[in-house]
Amino acid sequence: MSLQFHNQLTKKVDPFTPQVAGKVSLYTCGPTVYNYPHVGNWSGYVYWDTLVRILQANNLEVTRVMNITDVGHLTGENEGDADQGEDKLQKGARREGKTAWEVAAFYTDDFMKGIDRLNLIKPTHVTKATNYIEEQLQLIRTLKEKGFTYEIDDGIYFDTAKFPTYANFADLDLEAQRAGARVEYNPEKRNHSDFALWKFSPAGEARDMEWETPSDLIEAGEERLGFPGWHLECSAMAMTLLGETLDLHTGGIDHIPVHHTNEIAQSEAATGVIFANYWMHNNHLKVNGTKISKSLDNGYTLDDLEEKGYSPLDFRMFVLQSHYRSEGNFTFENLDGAKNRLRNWRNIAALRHQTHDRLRDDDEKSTDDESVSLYASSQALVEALSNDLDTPAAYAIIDDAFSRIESINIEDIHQHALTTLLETIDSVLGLQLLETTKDISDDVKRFIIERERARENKDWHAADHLRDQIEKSGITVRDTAHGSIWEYTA
RNA sequence: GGCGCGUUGGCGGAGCAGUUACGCAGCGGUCUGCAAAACCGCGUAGAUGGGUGCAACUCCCAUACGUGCCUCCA
Repeated sequence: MSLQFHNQLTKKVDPFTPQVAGKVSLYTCGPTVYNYPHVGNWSGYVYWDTLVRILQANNLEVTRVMNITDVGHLTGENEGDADQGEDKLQKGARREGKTAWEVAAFYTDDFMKGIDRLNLIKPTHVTKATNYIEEQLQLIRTLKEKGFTYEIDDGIYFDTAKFPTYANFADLDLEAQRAGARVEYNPEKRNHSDFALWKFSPAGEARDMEWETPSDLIEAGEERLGFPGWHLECSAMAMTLLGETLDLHTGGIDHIPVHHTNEIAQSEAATGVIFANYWMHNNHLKVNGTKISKSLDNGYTLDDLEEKGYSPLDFRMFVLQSHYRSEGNFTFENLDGAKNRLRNWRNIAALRHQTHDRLRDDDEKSTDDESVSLYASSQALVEALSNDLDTPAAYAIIDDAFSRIESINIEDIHQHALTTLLETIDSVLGLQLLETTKDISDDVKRFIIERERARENKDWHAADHLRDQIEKSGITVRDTAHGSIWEYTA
């Protein structure tokens, strides 16, 4: 089996080869911690978690860094957006009557809880931008020494004209952009696409987060407080922890033209080597067919979903139903479909509890057709995901395997093959099929056996009474030609 | 205003130039103590108009609608 991924550098699906055999360095752009993440934010993290899982399933040791943007960045100086001209964290702090530090700490904590709720594997390093200010300043220093920077009134900027391949990553038409721009840009900037590496604190504005600008970075005689530009932190933290060249860098599709383009420019200008060999981007999730935006109030959070009766795993099931590069659409009707599909999968997973004395565990039977095909499904699942994270194909493989299990006699299911398949699904898709399908209590099992006995005696009254008892435990029994099977009641 | 992208059955969602994707929901039948499940079957999918091809949902062009970026954004 071989891994291949769509790479923004080449704009096509390429075979994936890490720099060092058996190891992968991975950087994922993390959240700005000024608010609760919404379903669109989380969908990206679900995809990248699945990426980590499939890398690991291919026996690769993954070292992953995810940043926490816990420092405010001034957004553009222009009109058109209510958030314009104000630092999100400072704004959040004012809204909540706290300091920016407290706001960042609160939402960082919430984000980390969300990672657990969605069963996302914790990155090797979760790094806060404010813990890497020195590294960011050092990167500016390197860029200044190499002549890529200039200072204007409000900050230190990167001169994109000095990085000739700037437009390549996103296929930018810089001339057209400038000509078609609807908003004015800072006229002091040398080029429209130049971006701030370091911003000076505006005079008279009280900020919770600011640092002294080292004197060697600014013109002689100045003394200015400032804070890092947004793009800088990712480059500084990625290279500090993973080295100058990463294997893989992931993020949202919106990052291609600005954030990632700028990361590449500043990193490669500083080091002279390629910053990341593969770049993967998740498409955005819409809600009810439109963009998620504050004004529409459609950015549902995990709490919103739980209040409506959907678990984070229902949502995870929903996300992976569509390919990471296609645009998803979130509606509660769609979430219902995913929830039902997951419920059905769990009922298959529960079969392993009710078959152990009847299952074909003996070696001589482990090579029969059904068990072999289940082992093949485990293999096919990993191969589908290795092919550019093809989660829809993976789901189809699982459905196919499960419908075969449903259609054969329970005695003919090979327990080890089924358990192996479930373990594989859990390890690569993180759906916790095993964990969420615990065995039932001995009491309920006894009721089921008594009920089977009553049925043999055609004592339908007793049988129906026992079924009521069983249903009180959230279990439904159904009778097949080969005995009773229990399921979790929907 | 400039530059992109998308449009598949009730709802999601894939692949593919010619044989069932898959799921959720629905309908009919078989089976069955009841119930449920399972199994079998059903519903004239491919925005619209052209073009290329022996053949197009699949390639090309146009139109409509939707949507995104150009400003912070997963």
